[in-house]
Amino acid sequence: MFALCDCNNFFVSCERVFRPDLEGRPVVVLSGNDGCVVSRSNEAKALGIKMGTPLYLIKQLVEREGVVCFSSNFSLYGDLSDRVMSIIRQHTSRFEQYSIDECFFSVDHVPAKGQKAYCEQLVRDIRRGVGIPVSIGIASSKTLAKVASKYAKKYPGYHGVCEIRTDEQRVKALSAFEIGDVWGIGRRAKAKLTAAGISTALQFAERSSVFARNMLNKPGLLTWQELRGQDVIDITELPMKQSITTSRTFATAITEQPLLEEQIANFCAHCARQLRTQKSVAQQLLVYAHTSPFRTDQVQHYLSELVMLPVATSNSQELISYALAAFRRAYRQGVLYKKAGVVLLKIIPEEAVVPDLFDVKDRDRDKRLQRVLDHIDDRHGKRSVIFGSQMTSEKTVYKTEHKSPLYTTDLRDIITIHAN
DNA sequence: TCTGGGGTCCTAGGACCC
DNA sequence: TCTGGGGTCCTAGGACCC
Repeated sequence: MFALCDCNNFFVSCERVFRPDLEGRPVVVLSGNDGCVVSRSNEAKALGIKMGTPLYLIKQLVEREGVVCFSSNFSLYGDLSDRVMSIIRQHTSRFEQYSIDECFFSVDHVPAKGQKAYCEQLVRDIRRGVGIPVSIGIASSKTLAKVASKYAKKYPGYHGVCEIRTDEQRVKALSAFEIGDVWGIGRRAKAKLTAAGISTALQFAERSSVFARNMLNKPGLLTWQELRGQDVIDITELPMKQSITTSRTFATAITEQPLLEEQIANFCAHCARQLRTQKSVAQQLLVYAHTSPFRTDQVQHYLSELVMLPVATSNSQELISYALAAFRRAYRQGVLYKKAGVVLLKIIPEEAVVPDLFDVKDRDRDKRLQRVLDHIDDRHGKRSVIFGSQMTSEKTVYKTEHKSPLYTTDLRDIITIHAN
């Protein structure tokens, strides 16, 4: 049997840990530049605020109802996520973290009859130890465990844990479950199934495997099997990321080349640091930038340059220089660039690098320098040392007006909180 | 005026091989 | 007039996830 643990309204719950006065009030967390709603408290959901809604569209509602807004604070969410995960990891086996707020784990080391009580204790431990409310679903497949966790979240009577153990329970749960809410069924699949007269998970599960395959291909067939109780989806985490991206939307569009280059250099350095953390190197690099797709009144432009690196590398300085050279080839004067990003691709382990016979770089020396720079950043904080290309201006291009303090990770903030 | 960021997997089609 | 069959590899784009 699988258990799925899902943190309720995770980002909002993180903010509330340090602001208990916001319990019972409508709260939302916003995306970058305070653009869209990405997490909502139950009270905010009850006001009809939808996931992904741009803030400017609900401004009046927010003011009228006193909705509390937060800019996203990922170092806080990441830290609290680590604490939740470590509690679960402590006394379970086959633990697989699926996202910042979700994990699967096996409960087979507990007798079947005691599994629900065991998970209820886990819910209480996490609430008391970290302050985050969670819901747990138990079932024989991951997709069914997700269904169960949604019931656990929806009905307080479950005390945070719901199990789908018998076939009667499965049929009952799926008959009241909307097909579009099933894990793996997105917008397109939902539209197709609706057109075929299917509106609940049970209706889909009771069609033939051929129907599922023809309608939704391989992923759809897997979901169909999972809804029937078979465990066929493997989500074991990849040992290494296969691609690493850093991208940002700017508060207002940028046209100046130097300012854009500064952003590209920073994206590059950020990607490269992650690459080194997982002890890997990239063989390809992609730089892109484009105009706002929402401004249909403006001429759209999308630039992207793919660079094949002669020798696979994770060196910030080297990656920055290739990225900037590529960007300069593609940059067009006068274009209103609203978003830009860097992607590292074809990632392989450090040991697998094939040296170039005609390489002129002293890679050993570069590596030692990079190690020293990383060490300084670790000791003294991010961006303690940066390359000149990362800071050619003092301009701010992002907007975060509602950011909470770094309660758990920044010493200055921690001191301030204790002083208050 | 104002609309996020970071991933994975699958498939179809083209290039290429014998 | 008639022009095969089978395989691999790569890539771009779509769909999905949180």
